Amino acid sequence: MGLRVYNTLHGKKEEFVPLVKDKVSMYVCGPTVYDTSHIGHARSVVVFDTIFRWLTQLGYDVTYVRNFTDVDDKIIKKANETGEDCTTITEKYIDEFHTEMDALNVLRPTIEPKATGHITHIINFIQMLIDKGKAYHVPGGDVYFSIESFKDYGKLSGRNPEDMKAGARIAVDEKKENPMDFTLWKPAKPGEPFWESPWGKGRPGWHIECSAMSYEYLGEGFDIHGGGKDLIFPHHENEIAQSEAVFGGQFVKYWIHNGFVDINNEKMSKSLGNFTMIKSVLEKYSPEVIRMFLLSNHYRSPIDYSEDSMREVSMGLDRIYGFMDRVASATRMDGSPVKGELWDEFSEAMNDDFNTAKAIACVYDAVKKGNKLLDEAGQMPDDSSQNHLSCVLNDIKAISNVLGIFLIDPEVYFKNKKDKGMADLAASRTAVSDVCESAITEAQIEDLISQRKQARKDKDFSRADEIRDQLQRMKIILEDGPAGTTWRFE
RNA sequence: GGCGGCUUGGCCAAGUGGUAAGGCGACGGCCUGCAAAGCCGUUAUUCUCCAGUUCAAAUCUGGAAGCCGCCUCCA
Repeated sequence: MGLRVYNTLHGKKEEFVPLVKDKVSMYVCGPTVYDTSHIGHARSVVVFDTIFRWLTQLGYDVTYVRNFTDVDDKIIKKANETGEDCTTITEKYIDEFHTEMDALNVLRPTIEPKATGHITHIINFIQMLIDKGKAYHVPGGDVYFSIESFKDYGKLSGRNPEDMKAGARIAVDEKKENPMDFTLWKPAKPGEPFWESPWGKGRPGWHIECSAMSYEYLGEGFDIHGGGKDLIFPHHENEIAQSEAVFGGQFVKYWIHNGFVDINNEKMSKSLGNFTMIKSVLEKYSPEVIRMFLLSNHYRSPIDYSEDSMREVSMGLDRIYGFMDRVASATRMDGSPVKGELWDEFSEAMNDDFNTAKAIACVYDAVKKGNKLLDEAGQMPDDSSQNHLSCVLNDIKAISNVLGIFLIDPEVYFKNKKDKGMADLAASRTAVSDVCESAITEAQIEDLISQRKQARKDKDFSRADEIRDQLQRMKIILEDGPAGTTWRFE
């Protein structure tokens, strides 16, 4: 069964057949770089990164373009507020975006074009629209796209201009022939950044950059265009209008849109003051927990960010790493290159419209079965069990390269977790009255563990339990296994 | 007002007309000095409600209720 993709254009899942055999061209709308990125940006980026990885895994030669919108009213507003110039602002947020996305294991796209680097292409594109009678220039320097010149306007979002006119929520602009016409080029006010153009000094409107840059890198038509659901209208609708009005053919074959991240079941909004930034989430949770959280629901469904859901994901990740660790120490064999049952199930889930939620469930299922096998086999799994287990481990490693999680060596993963726990403990020391209990080193923990070991040997269980309780108050959990006692943070 | 989406066990959640994945939680058991971890078992005769199509529907059709998103910058 091949890849099937939900196409917003037709509202249903379709078999994925790229325009050019073995190649995929994909364009995703990136951020407007005027502020810190929030968890919703992270979702979109992680989702399309995973799609990019899966397409690559399927053997396609993928050209992945993700832009930065670095000329925009909001950037200019910020510049006026802070006194910095626009370039300083956009560069700062592009750097920040890269740092955060790198932390989340997001691969860099093939090309990351910036609007300001393509002003000539944008101007040429607008000129083509004017030449074809699809756009018009008005006194004052504005250039608008003419909705009425494009019969298919509304086909992506399923609305027609007549209905929208009746809605009357659009502020009427006297210069426009039709209130629904949108800006391609706008004149610069004094002090604003500008570029020379046939229509005077000005800057591009928002939608045109994507048409111009996707044409530049991917051609007149390409396979996949993605972004958040909110971009369907007007942004993507307008892109279709611009590109198809100029070239006549189909602009994009498959439109893919991701759902939102809610915060405690509420939409992120400025009025609610619940904008949750990636950097603050990264302070609390490991990058893999965040990434796994973002992939734990289907990409089109809304996903709710809350302490509870993050805790659940965190526990699940521990469980999977715990299993990987267990298998690594119980098997001697190098993983065979042969893909196993887990990989097949995983592939099927990914091929079904990138169903990462189901894909992760497949991993859990394999972990459960593998743990059972390990329990039954005891210390010495036989060859057949070892074979099976190393195959599962191998599949998980292959999956890790697609999902961008489970990438760390299990020992390092748990070591990191301990370090984080120790750091948190140290940080909370000042806030806790019981200074002695909080100020503990790893050596002291080890010492307490050996004291407890002796107490247990002496059958002094009340002393042993006392030690365990003491550590537990510091969120340190002891686990007695066949190879001795290990500890971890809760 | 226009357009679109969602409603599955205590909670989160997948579900492609063929008889309800997975996770968390809870309870019982194995293991343990007792725990923890891991494992096993139990936890939806039923998928918001009503009607219809079908041999067969959570899945298709029509209707109702509730929730949400977009239509203005928005991932």
